[in-house]
Amino acid sequence: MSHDPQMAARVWRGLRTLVLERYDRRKEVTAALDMSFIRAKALRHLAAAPMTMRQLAAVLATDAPYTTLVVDDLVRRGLVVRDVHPDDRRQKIVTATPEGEKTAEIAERILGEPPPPLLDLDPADLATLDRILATLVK
Amino acid sequence: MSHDPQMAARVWRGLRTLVLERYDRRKEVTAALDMSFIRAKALRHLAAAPMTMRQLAAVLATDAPYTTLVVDDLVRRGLVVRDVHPDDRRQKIVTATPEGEKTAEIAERILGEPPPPLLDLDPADLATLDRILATLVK
DNA sequence: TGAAAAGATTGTATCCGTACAACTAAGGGG
DNA sequence: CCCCTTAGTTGTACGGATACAATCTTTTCA
Repeated sequence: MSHDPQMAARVWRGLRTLVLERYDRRKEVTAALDMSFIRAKALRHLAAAPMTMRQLAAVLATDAPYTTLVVDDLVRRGLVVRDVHPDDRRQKIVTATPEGEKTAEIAERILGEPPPPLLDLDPADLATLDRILATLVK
Repeated sequence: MSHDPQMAARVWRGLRTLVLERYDRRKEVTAALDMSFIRAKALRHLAAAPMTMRQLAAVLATDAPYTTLVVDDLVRRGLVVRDVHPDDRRQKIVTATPEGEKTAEIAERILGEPPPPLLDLDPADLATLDRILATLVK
């Protein structure tokens, strides 16, 4: 069976509409945490796993100098701490504090809350979506 | 049958990963059009349908003054024109020029290109996705 | 007709983010 | 040991975006 390129395009458009237009919670997060979205993103990643500055810069897709500013701000807020890497004194390991973990969780809850139509979806369809998505994001 | 909230959350996370992390083409668009993403977004909407400044501001989720700057820039590039509304001389109708339509189409092609895993998807699953998405974005 | 409201523009201030240059400290290899 | 590389920081400059005040024209309506 061959593909219907129009169908693939329509599906992609639907996915983008859902995520980017209908249920984009960025502003909610910045309002709830009172920080820019990139700071919240940094905090979420750091809460998931401690990281060096270099790794964090890669995750944020920004350069090292700006990463320093972001982490400076998070440290000032008491949400993360910077420690020297035990095996390489050049590197700093950034770790979320308990307070930082709590804050990151607030962001996760806002961003991760499934939109109403997804919650109202027919359970069989939801399971199907789950299966298909597993292959798509694999 | 009752819902599995974990499944809904997992599906939502998958959707976000796909659209926001794996196949975000914003930078491609800004590079191809040599303009900020919000300008490209304005141009795409204007190419789809002429609009007043007020309507465009709403679409862009920005305020009227900044919308003026964005449209000024698009006019300067010859991609849109501003005309007085025939029924209300206070309003301006912004319309894409033929050149603007061509440029918008480039952006649409970049953003609308379905990601590889979607093109490689089993046709039956693609059709299922199409059906489910139609209910989700309805 | 005169006051109030709406649409758009101009101007200003500020923050966010990107990009670079320059520098310090530490590690690695000849 | 010296040179080169790497990690991180500091500083600067600039464009992008948000927010707000003020102004002008046009429309609406009492």
